[in-house]
Amino acid sequence: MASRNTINDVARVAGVSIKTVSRVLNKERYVRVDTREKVEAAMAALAFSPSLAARSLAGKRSHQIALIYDNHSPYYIHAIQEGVWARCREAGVRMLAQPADVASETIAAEIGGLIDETHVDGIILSSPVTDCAPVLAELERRGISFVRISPGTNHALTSSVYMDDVQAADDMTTHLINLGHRVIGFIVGHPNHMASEQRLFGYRRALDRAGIAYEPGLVHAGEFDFASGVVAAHSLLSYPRRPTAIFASNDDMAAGVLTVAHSKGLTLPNDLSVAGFDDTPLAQLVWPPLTTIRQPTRDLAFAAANLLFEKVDGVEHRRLQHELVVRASTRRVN
Amino acid sequence: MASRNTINDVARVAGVSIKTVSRVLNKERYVRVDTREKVEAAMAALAFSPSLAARSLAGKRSHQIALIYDNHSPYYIHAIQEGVWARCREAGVRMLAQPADVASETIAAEIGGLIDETHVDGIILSSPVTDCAPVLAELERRGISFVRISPGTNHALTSSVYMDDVQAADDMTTHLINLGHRVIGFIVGHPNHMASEQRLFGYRRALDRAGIAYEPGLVHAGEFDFASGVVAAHSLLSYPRRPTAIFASNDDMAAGVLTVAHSKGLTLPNDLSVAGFDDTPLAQLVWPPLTTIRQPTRDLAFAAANLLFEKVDGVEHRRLQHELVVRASTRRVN
DNA sequence: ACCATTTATGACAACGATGTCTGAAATTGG
DNA sequence: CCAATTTCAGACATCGTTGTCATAAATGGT
Repeated sequence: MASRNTINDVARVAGVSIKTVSRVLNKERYVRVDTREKVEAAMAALAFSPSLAARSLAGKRSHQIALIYDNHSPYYIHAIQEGVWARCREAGVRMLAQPADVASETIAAEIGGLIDETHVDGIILSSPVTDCAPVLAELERRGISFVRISPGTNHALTSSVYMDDVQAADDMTTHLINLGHRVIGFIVGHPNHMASEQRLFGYRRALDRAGIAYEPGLVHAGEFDFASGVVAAHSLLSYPRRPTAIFASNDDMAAGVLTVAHSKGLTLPNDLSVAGFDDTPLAQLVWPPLTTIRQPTRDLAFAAANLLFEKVDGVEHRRLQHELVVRASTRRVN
Repeated sequence: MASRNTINDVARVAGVSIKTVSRVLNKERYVRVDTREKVEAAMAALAFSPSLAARSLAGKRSHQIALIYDNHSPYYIHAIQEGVWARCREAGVRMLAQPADVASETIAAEIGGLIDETHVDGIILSSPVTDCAPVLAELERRGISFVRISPGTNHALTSSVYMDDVQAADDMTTHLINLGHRVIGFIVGHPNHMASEQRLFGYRRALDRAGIAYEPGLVHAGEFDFASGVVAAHSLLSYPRRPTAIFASNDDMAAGVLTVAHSKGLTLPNDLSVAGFDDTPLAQLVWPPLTTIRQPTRDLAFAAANLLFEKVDGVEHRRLQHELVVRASTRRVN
C-alpha cells in the first residue's frame, strides 16, 4: 500500500517548487510552457490526484458542489443527478448528492451543517427544495451561491432554470380538445410542488380559450405517485359526467389511471384517453404508451450546473423547451 | 456572512483547549462528564459542524465513503443509494455517490483518483462494478476496505451482501410450472451482470427437476432494458412452439413483453402469463401488475454499509431473503 | 545602457482539525 | 501520608494544499 503521492513528490520529480505545481494544477498564469509540460509529465507519471481536503482547507474553493433533492420519483432524481454530474465532470468538480426532507424542522440546520462540513462552493436545489423558505433563508444568510431547478416562486437574487409548466399543460389540454374531448378530467400534483398549481392553471387556461366551462368535479387532488393516481381515477370514472379523457399531472399518476381503466374492463384508448406529464421512461413501459410532455429534466440539471459555474455574479433565468409527445394513449373521441 | 465557526471558537466558549473539543467530537476517553457537557453546550450554541476537510487531512479517517454504481435502472440505483445513505446518516458519515462505466478503459484510474482526492474510508460496490477486475485489483492494491452488493464472483478477502438469484429464478419457474405451464419462455439479462447467468441457471434447474426438457429456442438474450424485452417478446411469440408463459430476468423487460402482447391483441393474463424479477415500483405500474421476485435492494445496501462500518477486520457474506410476489400477470394455463 | 514593467518562480505562513507527547490532578495502595 | 497509577487536559507538530509576498529573469521603451 503505497502512501499517497503529494504535490511535494510531483515537485521533486519535476524539479520545481510545490508552488509551481500548484500553479499548473490551478491553471494559473505565469508558468512557462516547458515548465508546465515537465510538471504535467510528473503528475501523469505519479498518477497524482490532489487532495480535495487540503485544497478546501487552504484555498477559497473546495471543488465540490452539493445537489439537494427531495422527490419521490426515482426517475426524476436520476435524471437530475445525471445532468448535474455530467457538467461537474467536465468542470473537474465533485457532486455531493444530498437527499433532504422539506417537511423536516431541521432541514435548514442540516444543510448549514453540510456546507460547514464540506465547504461546498455552491448548491443546486431541485424542486421542491427550491421553494423551501428556511433553506433559502439559510443559504442567503451564508451568502453561498446557488441555482434552482424548476422553482415555483420568484427569487430575484439567484439564477434558475425552468420549463413553462403552464404552457405545457395548456398544450396538452389543447391537444385533447383538438381530438374532440370536451369532458376532460384533471389530476393535480403534490401540493408541495409549485408546478402542480401551474399545470392546473394551464389546464384551465386551455379550457377557457376553447370556451369549455371549468367543472371542479372533474379535478381531483393527487400526490404525484401511482397510488394517488389510482384513487383519483376511481373517483373521476364514477363521476356522473364521466370524462372521455383524463390528464394526470405526471406519468406515475397516469399509470395509475391506466391500471384502474384496465381493471374496469375499459378498452384503451377507445373508451378513455389518458395523458401524463414528464415523459419518464415509465411512459413507454405501460400500455398503451402515454401521450405526455417531455420535460427536459437532464438538460435542466446540466444547465443549472452550468449556470453555477459560469455565472459567478449575475443572475439568469433560463427556460428550456418542453415538447408534446403524442403516443397511443390519446385518441380522437368517438 | 459570518465566517466559519471552528474548534477554536468552541474551545474558547467552553473554556477548554481545542484538543479537548476534539476528544468530545470523536468520543474519546478521558473527558470528565461535566467537561463534555460544557463542550457540547458550546458546540450547540455555535451550531458547530467540524470541517471534514481538516479532519481528513489531520486524522486517519475522512468520515466519508463512496458508493460506486453502473446500472441503467434508476429504480435500482435509487434504492441502493437510499439504503447506503440511511446507514451512513446513522453513522455520521457522508456518502459520495459515484457513477462509473465498467466498460471504460480508465475506470480503475478514475476510482483511484476518487480515493486520492476524497480520502474515503471505504467503498461500496454495486453490481456490476462488483465484478470488474481492474477495479477490484486497484482497490486491493491500495488496501482500502470495501463491501460488494450482489457480486457474481467469489472473493475471499472482502465482505458482501447478496440474495440467492439461482433459487429465486427457480422459485419463479416452479411457480409457473405449478400453474400448469410447460412451454415457458425466458429472457436473459445483460451479459455484464453475473446475476443474469444465475437466473438462467435457476430457470433450467426448475425445468430439470420437473422433467421438462430445456429448449434453447425458448431462451432469448436481453439487456435488462425495456427495448430488449420488446425484441425478445417478438421473437418468443413467433416461435413455433409458442410459450404460454414468459419469464423475464427483470421487470423492465417484462414490461416490454406486456406491451408486445397488448399490441398483438392478446388478453392478459389469459393468453399469456408474464413474470418479472426485482419488484421495482414499475411492477405495479403496469397492467396486469407483475408477478415478480422481490429483491430486497434497499436492505442489501443498508446491510452493505453496515458491514463496512462494523466489520473493520474479518469477512462476512450475508444473504438476504428474496420473496415471490404473486400478482395478476400469471395465471393457471387453460 | 538604463529603468520600468511584465513574466516566472520560490519561501513561508495559513487553513482546521487530529496525533503525540508531556505534565498536572485525582485516585489508589501500602 | 507518600509513592504509584490512572485520569484528564493542554502545547505543539502535522496533514497537503493555496495565498501572500519577495525576488529573479526577461522584455521593452527611451
